[in-house]
Amino acid sequence: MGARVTMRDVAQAVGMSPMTVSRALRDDRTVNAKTRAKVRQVADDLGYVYDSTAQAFRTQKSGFVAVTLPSVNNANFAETFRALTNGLGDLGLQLLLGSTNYRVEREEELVRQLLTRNPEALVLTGGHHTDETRKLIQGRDLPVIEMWDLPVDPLGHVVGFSNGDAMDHVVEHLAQTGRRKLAFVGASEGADMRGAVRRSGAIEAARARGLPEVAVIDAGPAPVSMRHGAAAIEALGRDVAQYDALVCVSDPVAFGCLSAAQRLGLRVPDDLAITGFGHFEVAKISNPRITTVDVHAEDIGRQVVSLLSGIFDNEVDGPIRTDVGSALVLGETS
Amino acid sequence: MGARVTMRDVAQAVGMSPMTVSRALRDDRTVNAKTRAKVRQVADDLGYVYDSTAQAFRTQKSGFVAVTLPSVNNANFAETFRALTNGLGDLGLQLLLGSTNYRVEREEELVRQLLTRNPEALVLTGGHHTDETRKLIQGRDLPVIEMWDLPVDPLGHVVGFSNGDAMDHVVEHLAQTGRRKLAFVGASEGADMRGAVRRSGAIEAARARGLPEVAVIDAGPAPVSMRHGAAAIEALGRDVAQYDALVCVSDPVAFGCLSAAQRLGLRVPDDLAITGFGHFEVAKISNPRITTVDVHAEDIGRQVVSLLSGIFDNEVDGPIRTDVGSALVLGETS
DNA sequence: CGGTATCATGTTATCGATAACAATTCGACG
DNA sequence: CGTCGAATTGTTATCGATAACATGATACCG
Repeated sequence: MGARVTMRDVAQAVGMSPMTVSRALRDDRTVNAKTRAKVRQVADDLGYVYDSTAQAFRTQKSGFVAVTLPSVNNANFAETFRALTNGLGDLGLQLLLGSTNYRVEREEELVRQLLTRNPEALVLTGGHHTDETRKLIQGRDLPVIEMWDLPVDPLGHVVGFSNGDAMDHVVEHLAQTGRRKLAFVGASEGADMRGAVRRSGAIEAARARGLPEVAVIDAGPAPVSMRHGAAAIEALGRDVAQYDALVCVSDPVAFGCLSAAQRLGLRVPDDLAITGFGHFEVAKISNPRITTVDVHAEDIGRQVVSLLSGIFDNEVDGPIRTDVGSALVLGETS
Repeated sequence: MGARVTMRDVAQAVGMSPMTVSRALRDDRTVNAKTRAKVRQVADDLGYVYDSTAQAFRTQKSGFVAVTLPSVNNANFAETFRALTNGLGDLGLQLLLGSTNYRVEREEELVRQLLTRNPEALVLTGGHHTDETRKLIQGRDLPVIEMWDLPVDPLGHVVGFSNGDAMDHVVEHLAQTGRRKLAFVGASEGADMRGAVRRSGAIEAARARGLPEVAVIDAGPAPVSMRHGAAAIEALGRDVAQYDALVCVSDPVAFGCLSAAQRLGLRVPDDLAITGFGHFEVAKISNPRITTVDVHAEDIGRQVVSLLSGIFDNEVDGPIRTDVGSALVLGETS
């Protein structure tokens, strides 16, 4: 019950040095096969549990990859996360996750904390950070990847897509199908950067095509989801009919809008088009299916893993910039 | 660019011993306030970053709480996770997350790995584990909490609810509203334990009330989601009309069923009742709203945190068993 | 002014695994 | 039987922070 079992104890039990035990447990072939087996056996019998902390300390390699996400309560980010976990597991690395709750100040705090764990790489979501965060990272010899965005002034490597371009595809499609009076449904100003970029992307895209100015429907502070979309449309009531199309910041918001519009007796897409963002499962299953943009969330995770793999194998020179692109997925709401 | 900055370096720069630096950075009041400030200043100037690995090694306290979840790609678990992250952050603890992908063998592997990080507590989802997992945990002086379930033979503390009872509420409600021919929609046999318990819970509940035997509609291997529910109903086609009510293993599955049923031209709830499980957002927003069971996912997380807090403050004696209960939430699909 | 309580800082040893280097054993072969 | 190279095992020092103990400085008392 008392002291924990260490390699020293195992060594004593087998009658060898701790060094041999260390080697044996790591399957070092310089150790005699029979010895290896015996060490394994004894270690098991004694209930020995390897101490990664000591290893991390001695070798100065933590085996951690630190990742920040705005939230895991978002199927999109969760998909990226899953791809990361699975892929990194195969590389013998463990994920150290932190959620920023969509706030860069929280991200800063988180990065500060994560860095004390001596991660072997840092993966951040998005390209917007506080100056302090940038300072913390720069000058440090640590691979950094920004994902889910294509920042103008990246910290290191990048695996993402252009939110602006994606929005442009959406607006292009709406314009081509004869919609003119668009409204953007998203979070309030300032809070969420990704949302803000999508909003201005939609506004720009409409201007570029000579459409009337895009109205902005505020669904509340980030993160916004189904209920916020629904509430925003309920609050508008039948006034929403003044618009041709609702361009939503995400699929959950779009689904909320769709549901509220249907309850108001509006016909979608006849009276009102609705578009989402992110290619969430709900967009594929809802009735009607929601037109959306696939941002390849899982692929982003896979690409980050393969990039990291290259970095750890010293096969990467300068900063890499991977654009996974985005694709309009036509549904029945537009 | 070379060597990293350690406390020794800071100490040298301030002209004091590393011990004083250590104390100063931890805000030990035995250190003179002016000294403390100076140390802080110099540490900042040198870009010193605290090394949690060394601390964890020396003090034998990792600052980690290890958590296993079946998946984060599930709004329910994600909510629990968020509550855990936020709460543990306030306790100065960091979450070390692993996903089991709904498989106990994967859980075993994960637990083995997580234990090497010397966590201060272990939080497992569900009450079903391999024998090896139990062996790994028992005999070890480590607080263990099983959540999301009320196991018969718990490993330690428990914060959960009874899946069987919850299902009983659903069936009771359906029986009272005149439904007799029920079908359960969930994952294939064997894969997911929680789903299996819900299935047998529904079957038992129907038997107890003298209803005809519950049919089982297989939606594929776990995890099942919207698309699996939809596909299962599409495959059945209008044969689904032989049932009064679809009892679904989760809200996403229920939403998939609902959507498919509507596309088949069935009227819900007139022709067919549908119930979900978990009180996901989609159940509240869908059209019609889905009758479901609130399992208080966020509350589970909060309760786990408060339990851990008590454990670390040595205020907990024997194993604690907390039933957070579950509540039927009536929608418009039943 | 001597002595003691209080405050502030320093010294030493240590947590467990492993890199780097050293030493030993063993077999093969001339 | 001696020698040499390969195979196998051992020794020592170390990663960075900190608990436990020791010491020095300062204030305060009668």
